[in-house]
Formats: sequence, C-alpha cells, structure tokens
Amino acid sequence: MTTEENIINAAKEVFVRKGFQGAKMQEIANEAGINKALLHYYFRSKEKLFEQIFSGAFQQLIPALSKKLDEITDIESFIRFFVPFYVDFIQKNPHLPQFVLHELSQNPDRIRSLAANQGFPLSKLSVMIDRAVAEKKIRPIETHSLVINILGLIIFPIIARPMIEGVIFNQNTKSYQNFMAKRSDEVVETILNSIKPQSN
Amino acid sequence: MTTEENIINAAKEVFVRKGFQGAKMQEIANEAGINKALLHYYFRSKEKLFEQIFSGAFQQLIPALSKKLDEITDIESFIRFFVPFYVDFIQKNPHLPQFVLHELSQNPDRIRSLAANQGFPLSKLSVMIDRAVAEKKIRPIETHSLVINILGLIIFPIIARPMIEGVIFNQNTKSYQNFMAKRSDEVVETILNSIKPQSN
DNA sequence: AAATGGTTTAACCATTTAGTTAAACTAATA
DNA sequence: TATTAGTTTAACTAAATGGTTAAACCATTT
Repeated sequence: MTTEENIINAAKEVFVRKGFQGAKMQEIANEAGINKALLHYYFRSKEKLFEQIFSGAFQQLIPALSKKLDEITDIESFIRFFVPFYVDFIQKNPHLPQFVLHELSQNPDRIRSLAANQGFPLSKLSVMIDRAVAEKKIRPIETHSLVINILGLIIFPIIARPMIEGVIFNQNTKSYQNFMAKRSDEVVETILNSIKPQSN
Repeated sequence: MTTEENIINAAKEVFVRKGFQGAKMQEIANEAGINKALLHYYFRSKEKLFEQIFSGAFQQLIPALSKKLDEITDIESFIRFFVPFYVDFIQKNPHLPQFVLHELSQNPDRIRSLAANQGFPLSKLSVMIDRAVAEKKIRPIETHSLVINILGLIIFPIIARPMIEGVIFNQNTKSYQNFMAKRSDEVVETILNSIKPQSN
C-alpha cells in the first residue's frame, strides 16, 4: 500500500467518523501512522484532502446501479432489486449517509463536487412508473416521491440509530440489530403495499 | 428579554446552524450582541451552554403530543393527526433534526440528556395497532416499524434537502418547495396504504 | 561513491479559540 | 452619599490546530 493510499484510507475513516470540522490533521496522521507534515506534503491542505475523499464517496454505488437498471423494466422488480442492494451497501458504510448529509447541510455548494450529480437515472424510473400506472398495477405517484420514500425508509433508521436505539429500543443494541436485520424485507413490503392501486 | 434568554436564543441559532464543533463562542456572542466573556459568566463553558440548548431541543414537542394521544384511540386517526402535526413542527425548525442526529452520532451518550427519553408513548400506540390488526383493519406490523417509517418519511426529505434539491430537482428550489408543500398528504397516503390489510 | 530526486521527519510559526482576570459600570440599598 | 451585589467589558492566557521549513533519509542513477 502506497503512502498516498494509506493516507486516503485513514482520512476517509476520520472524516466520515468526525466530519470536516471534527477531523484533525494530527488525528489523520496518527491513524495513518505518519507525520503530520507528510499529510501536507501529499495533500497541500485539509480542504484539498477533504474534497478528494468527499467526491469519491458516491462513485462506488452509481455504476453498479445504472448497469442493473438496463436489465430491469418493471417497477416492482426494480424495488425488489434496489432495496436489498442499497440496504446492504449502507449497512457496510453506516456512517456515510450522516457524513454526506451533514457536510451538505453545512455547505450545500459541495453538491457540485458530488459525482451523483451526473448520476441517478430518474428518467428510466419514470418510464417504469408511468407504464405501471397506466396498466393500473400501481396507484398514481410521482417519481420523486417514490424515490424519496424508498431512500428515507432505508437511510433514516441508519442515521437515527442512536436516537432509535435509545428512545425506541431502550438502549438495547440487540433489539436494534434484530430490527435492522429484517429492515430490507420490511421496506420492500411497505413500499410495494404503499403503491398498490386503491381498491375503493 | 433578559441577557440570559438573549444568549440562549443566539446560542440555539448558532449551535443548530453550525453544530457543536462548528459553533464558536465569539460567533454566539456576536449573534447575541454581547461580549464573549459574558457568555462564560452566564454559562461557564461551551459544553454547559450546549447541554442547555440540546436538552431543550425536544421538550417543545412531547407535551402537546402526549395530551392529544389521550383523545385518540384508533391508529388511522393518530396517523392523520400526527403526520401534519409533526411535518408542521419540523418545517418550522428545519435544521433541528440534522442538528440532533449529527450531535447524537458524534456522541451517542448525549441521548441521556434528551427529554424524549422519558417521552415517546409507544405503549399507547401498540395498543391501537394490536386492536386494529385483530379487527383486520390493518396488516400485521410492529409498532417500532410503523413509527420509524412515519418518522423517516417525514424527516428524511428535510435533512437531505441539499441532496434532493441538487440531485433530484436539479437545483430548482421552487420544485423542492412545491414537493414539500404536498409532503404531509403524501406521507399520510403512503403510510395508510402501506398498512392496509393484504387483499390476496 | 557522488550526485540527484523524491520522501519523511522534527521543530517551528501564525492563527484561532475556549476560557480567565481585573477593572469599570449600574442599580439598588443602607 | 457610600456601600454593595450583580453585570459587562477589554485585555489577557494557554492550548490547539493548520500549515511551513529546513534538514535528514533513502533509493536510484551516473
């Protein structure tokens, strides 16, 4: 592992855990097992180092998603694919959403450096939804709403973990984990139910 | 307005906007139009000042909620009451959730200083849900899941605003606002649909 | 083996920031 | 009016922190 990769890994760890303000250059240096000056030698400033980490935060996800989206043509299949896929990704990177959301709320302009900008293929989804609505397989719903509903149901319990574990599960970590283990199925069921055509 | 209230208001503003690390005592002093030393005179340290703000962050909400919960006995009524009630509260304090969630993720122990600890009356909800399930008015669902679904659908689009506005609405603030104006109704519909009894 | 170019370090600097202090001010009271 | 208790301020301190510098180190080339 090169020094540069080493630094990137350490910085990713610290930035995601502490946020931009909370992360200290010394701590990143410690985490990487190197001198603080070396950090500045490789990435002139904290800001530049951060940009590097941050703009890469998404790229892992989008490609795999886009690819799969070409094979799938109906909305139910998409949901059944996407939800477990995304739940899995997020559970492997549980601090990532809170990190991204926090930094974005501190400095909304950073959105421009976010690869996801080019990214999320909403139009393909819209087509699927429109057709399903036309065929009366689902109730009418805006694409935005459906996407945001799905993301919210998945992301919220992750970023609100301390609150949920504390307030809803009375500090019982096991209960929370048990809840999360079933979360993917629960979200799929909730979403599919929520878009079923109205029977009255 | 006393100096103390004045400081509290200023500090609330700055803390919620910038988070604990991001907030500077000087900035709070400026915001309150006073000297920095006076801050320390009233609230010995930044930590103590923060505690005061943070532990009060919820108390506004719980009482009104608990009261109403005594009048309501069925789950659908609860949802129809709670969702707009909470959406309204959150839209008046849009930075509050991100603030609370971020600080909690930085320091999960702070949950203990959160009034909500005593708070959320889950048991009353469980009773309503169990009855509705028994009467086959809704599908079986765990109380935790329903509560988290509701909160997620409401809170997520608020804390993810920069991301949603950027990625989903192409930086068009009007589109976002238009979306949010209809959000309360959309959430109610989504939730009620999602718990309808299965028709197959 | 001397020179060279990239890498790493210890020591340092400048600025920011939480917190302190002592003195000045103010209003009530003896 | 003099005292006193509480309030406010300017000036200060100490520590933390981002960033710089000059020297040391190391591998490769001449």
